[in-house]
Amino acid sequence: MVRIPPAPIKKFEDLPLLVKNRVIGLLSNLTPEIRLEYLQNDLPEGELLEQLTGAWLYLKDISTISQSGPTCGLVALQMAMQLIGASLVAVDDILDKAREQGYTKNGEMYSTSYMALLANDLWDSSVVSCVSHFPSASEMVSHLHESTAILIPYDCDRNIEPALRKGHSAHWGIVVGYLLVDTNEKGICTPTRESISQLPINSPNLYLLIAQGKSRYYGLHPYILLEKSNAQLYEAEMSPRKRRPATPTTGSAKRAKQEPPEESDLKSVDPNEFEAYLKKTGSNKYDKATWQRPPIPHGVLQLNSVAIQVFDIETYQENGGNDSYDRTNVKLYGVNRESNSVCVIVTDHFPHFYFQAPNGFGAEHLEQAQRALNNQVSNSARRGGTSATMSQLVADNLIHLKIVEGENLYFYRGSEKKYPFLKVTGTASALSKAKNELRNGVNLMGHGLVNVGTLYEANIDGEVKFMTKTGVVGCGWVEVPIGKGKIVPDAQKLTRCQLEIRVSVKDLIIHDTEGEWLDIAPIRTVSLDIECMGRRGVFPDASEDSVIQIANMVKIEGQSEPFLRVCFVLGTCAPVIGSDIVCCKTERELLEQWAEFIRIVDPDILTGYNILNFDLPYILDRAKVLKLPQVALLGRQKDKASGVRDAVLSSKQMGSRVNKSIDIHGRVIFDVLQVVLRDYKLRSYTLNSVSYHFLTEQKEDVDHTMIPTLQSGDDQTRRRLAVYCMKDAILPLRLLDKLMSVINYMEMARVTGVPLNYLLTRGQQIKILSMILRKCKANRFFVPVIEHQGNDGEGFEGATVIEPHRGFYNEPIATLDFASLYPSIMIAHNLCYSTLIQKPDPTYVKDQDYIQTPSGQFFATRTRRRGLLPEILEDLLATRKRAKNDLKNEKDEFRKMVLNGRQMALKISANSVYGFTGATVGKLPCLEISQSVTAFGRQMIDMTKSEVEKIYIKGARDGKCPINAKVIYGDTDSVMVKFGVKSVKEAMEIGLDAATTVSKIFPAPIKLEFEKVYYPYLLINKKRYAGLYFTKPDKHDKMDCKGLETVRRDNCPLVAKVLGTCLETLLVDRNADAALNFAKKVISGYCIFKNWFLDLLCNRIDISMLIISKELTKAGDI
DNA sequence: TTCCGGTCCTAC
DNA sequence: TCAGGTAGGACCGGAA
Ligand SMILES: Nc1ccn([C@H]2C[C@H](O)[C@@H](COP(=O)(O)OP(=O)(O)OP(=O)(O)O)O2)c(=O)n1
Repeated sequence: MVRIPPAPIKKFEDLPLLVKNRVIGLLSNLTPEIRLEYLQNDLPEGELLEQLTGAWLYLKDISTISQSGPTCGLVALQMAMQLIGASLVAVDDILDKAREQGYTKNGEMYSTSYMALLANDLWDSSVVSCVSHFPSASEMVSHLHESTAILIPYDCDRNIEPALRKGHSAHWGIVVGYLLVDTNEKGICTPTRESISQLPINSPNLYLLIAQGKSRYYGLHPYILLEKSNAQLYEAEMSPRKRRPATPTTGSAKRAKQEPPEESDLKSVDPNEFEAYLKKTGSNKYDKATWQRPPIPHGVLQLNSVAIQVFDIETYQENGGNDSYDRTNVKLYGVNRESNSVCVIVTDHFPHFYFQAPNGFGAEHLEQAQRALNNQVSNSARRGGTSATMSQLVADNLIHLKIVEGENLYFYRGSEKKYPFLKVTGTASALSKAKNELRNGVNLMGHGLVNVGTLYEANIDGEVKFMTKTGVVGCGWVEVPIGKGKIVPDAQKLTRCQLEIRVSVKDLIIHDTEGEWLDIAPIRTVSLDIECMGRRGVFPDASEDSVIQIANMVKIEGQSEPFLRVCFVLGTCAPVIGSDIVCCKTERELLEQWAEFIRIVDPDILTGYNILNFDLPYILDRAKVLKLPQVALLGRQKDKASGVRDAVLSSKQMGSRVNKSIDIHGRVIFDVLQVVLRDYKLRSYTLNSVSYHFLTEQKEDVDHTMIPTLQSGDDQTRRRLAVYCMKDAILPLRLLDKLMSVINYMEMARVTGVPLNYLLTRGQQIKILSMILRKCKANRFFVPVIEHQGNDGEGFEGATVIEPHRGFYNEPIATLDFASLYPSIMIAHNLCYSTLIQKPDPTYVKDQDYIQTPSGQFFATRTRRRGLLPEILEDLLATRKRAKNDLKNEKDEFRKMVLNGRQMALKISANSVYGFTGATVGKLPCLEISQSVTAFGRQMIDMTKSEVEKIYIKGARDGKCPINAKVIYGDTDSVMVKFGVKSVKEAMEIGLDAATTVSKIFPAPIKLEFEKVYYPYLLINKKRYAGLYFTKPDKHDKMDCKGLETVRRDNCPLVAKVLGTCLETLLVDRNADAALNFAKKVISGYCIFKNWFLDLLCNRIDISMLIISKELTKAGDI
């Protein structure tokens, strides 16, 4: 039984010391008189409100300080938070404005800015629940329902001198109580006794009112509707137009009598009561038909072809039965334009690998070779111990050999001549045996064992192999034309897809991703969140703690809101408008019903927050504990249960990360946490802080300890829990939408060719490899299996960082920067595996046919042979160019951020082509290439520096250069130049000139670009600097900090904040003394930071500003 | 006290 | 089986 907290009956002085101190602390930058008055003098309005509500806080006559209104509001919010146990933060808009206008004025922080910053930081992890904005009070009132708190404009300035009031029409204030708003003749809303009594709802839960009006700085704020933390927020949000029907008063009376359930009762539901409840309330009246996908159109493959966008790919062994051999088929799971789920089974794809034909091998040896290999393979199969007959073994392990022409990808051999290779085809198991046999030697030509040396493409994933050979790309479209393929009747289907088609690879049309095939199919995404019983202080353990709720949101890609909300609840649960609530008698029923729901809804993408490592494994573990095999049948493959494995992905880019790996065949697990972890560097990755960061919306967290209480309460408390649970299920959808993750990932999948799920479960290598394999296929190259050379000593030399001339530059510093340096080097110099020359031999390469790189390697020029890597890079750079163009045309700041992430991801993929060649633990290491790239890079930055310093000497360029230009710093591909000019405009002109001039000494497409001007520029050390960033002459875009504590996440926020403020003072105000003083003051405690700093330490209110967190990558001894 | 290697995170 | 690269600063703790 949950006790709804009563409206607090407290005067300020009766508040807990903590609250009092905090409020005093927060107010301490107001003048002492004001503070005194505020604390001591009751005002008529205050009395009125006190009578009504108990506690009140009225801030009078504080207009003498700037931004007093919002300041009061924040204080009020802070108090509100304490009083109602809720966390309310309404600072975002103030904060935004503060950011817009700058935090400081004459070196001093605006009180508002300070308050907003402070509040933001202190409450970073708190709950914000700003539900809706309303243009008018009356409209807002029409949306009120129980447990709603309101922000209304409340004129707090009426008693102050008109002169003082000038510019301040109202301030924020707070009333703890419930009130109705009224609009007076001046259009100012004031709560009155009458209006209060007329409040159209009768709710004991409504007890917060915060007033806010016009401020001369921030204009008129809209009414903001807030809810306290245990309010039924979700409903208001889901269906703002609908009023909740009045709850019968008998309910609460009955509930009050009910005894709190015993601990042992927590998990079980009384079956009789449950049935009675269902009967009485008519619950569980949802319609499963609404969960289904749309029906398949008539005339499939007769009237219409079937085109699907492919989301998941899987190879599998199909037992051919007695009369046939096993085969490897490929399932392409996808969705057509009608939103049907379709599985296209490609039945005649055979995995294969190659080896170079031994010397003298000809077509006449094929039969002997094939026989010898097949013998050895089936012998080895028999040694493996099996009950199968010999003939069956032979059939199952049939190997086929074929002579094909091609060339090892590595090295240029002087011509385009192709060499004979043997292509080995067979089932996956036969192939792996064949690989072993070939390594040991096979009597291929009838005169003894032949060792064939390197195998080619023998270590490539079946899925990637299929895709690269056929040209299918991740998230690309394939089509089965009319009259081709065979529809599998329902009874014989292997999958739960609506449509299953078996087709030969030669009948499958693979569309290039262009035109109409750029579209995105109407895919279904289910976002889910579970709640578990849990015990105090113990993390839920699947072997003990039951799953009590599973909330699901179903959305179709492209639509903004979910069309289906289904929550599975253990026990009875009051209805939630707009949602299907499925009350379940037992946990078993809950889990099985949910699994069935997933099978009916048949989503293509499963999402949620940390579902990969928590929710899904928990459900599956729980199913195991309870012995519910049906629950594990979540995938589309009928006979395959979903299982959980531990998978560790370690890379230098992302460190070592232990993840679970769950196979839900045919569905992609698109965990938002994984997306955010990969794409954004944040200080905290909780759903709460991520939502706040991107959506300025927070999750409604139920205290974990509350969950069992809510669960073991009644249908109303479980309803409340369901509402929270659903909120947690919808936030991931919102995040995906806002961050455009699905779209961006699809683009990446299409460009690199890998399946969607690889982008979240694997690294950069597979993308590059996929692109290389595609180019190899087109150019008849074979990728050799490189034996992993156990740490072959040294790595290779990287880039140059020019020794910085440290100092503070109170003059414009121009920055020149090569566009995509390493990719352009590789393109310009045609660096590739296939152009690398081991040792130039005059018999096949003339001097003009190759170059020697600064690191001493030789590569054929493009006139002899175009490298594959340069082609890949051109594709990637072209895509990036489009992304950058979209970025340039975008106006919205948030979308800009997202698009920037997109172009950055493409840039990293392009740079990873170089990284791939340097990855010694990779599939295709080639340090010759990576070494040459960095060597060219080093040469180029040196040339750029000397060129700039040579050309732009005093008096050069028609006297535009006042002094000898000096390169004061540079890193890898950039130089920071001091031209000695006075204005940003001049620096830009010379910078632009230098960029075009210096570019000319480098071969295309290498291009030096003028990027920006820093003015002023503070150069602290290598990779550590700050400056005001100018891209247009008149105003700086931002303050740019590189490598400094402000951008590092391994120190506490206090350090970052103080340093940030110092730098701003230094760079924007150019006031070194003030910056220094500020720092000193912070340290000695004599500035506006003092109060909260002391407060922080003395009262231990919130130590979030002092928390240092770092990742632990190496597991030490515990 | 200085040096060095390990760790973390960042700039390219 | 999987895993893009190198350079480098700040900080810490232990050895010299
Ligand atoms: N994650 C990264 C970033 C950079 N580099 C290397 C390759 C880049 O070509 C070079 C320069 O890095 P920049 O950050 O300046 O990026 P680019 O020059 O590639 O792109 P652009 O300057 O066009 O944004 O450093 C890299 O290997 N990996």
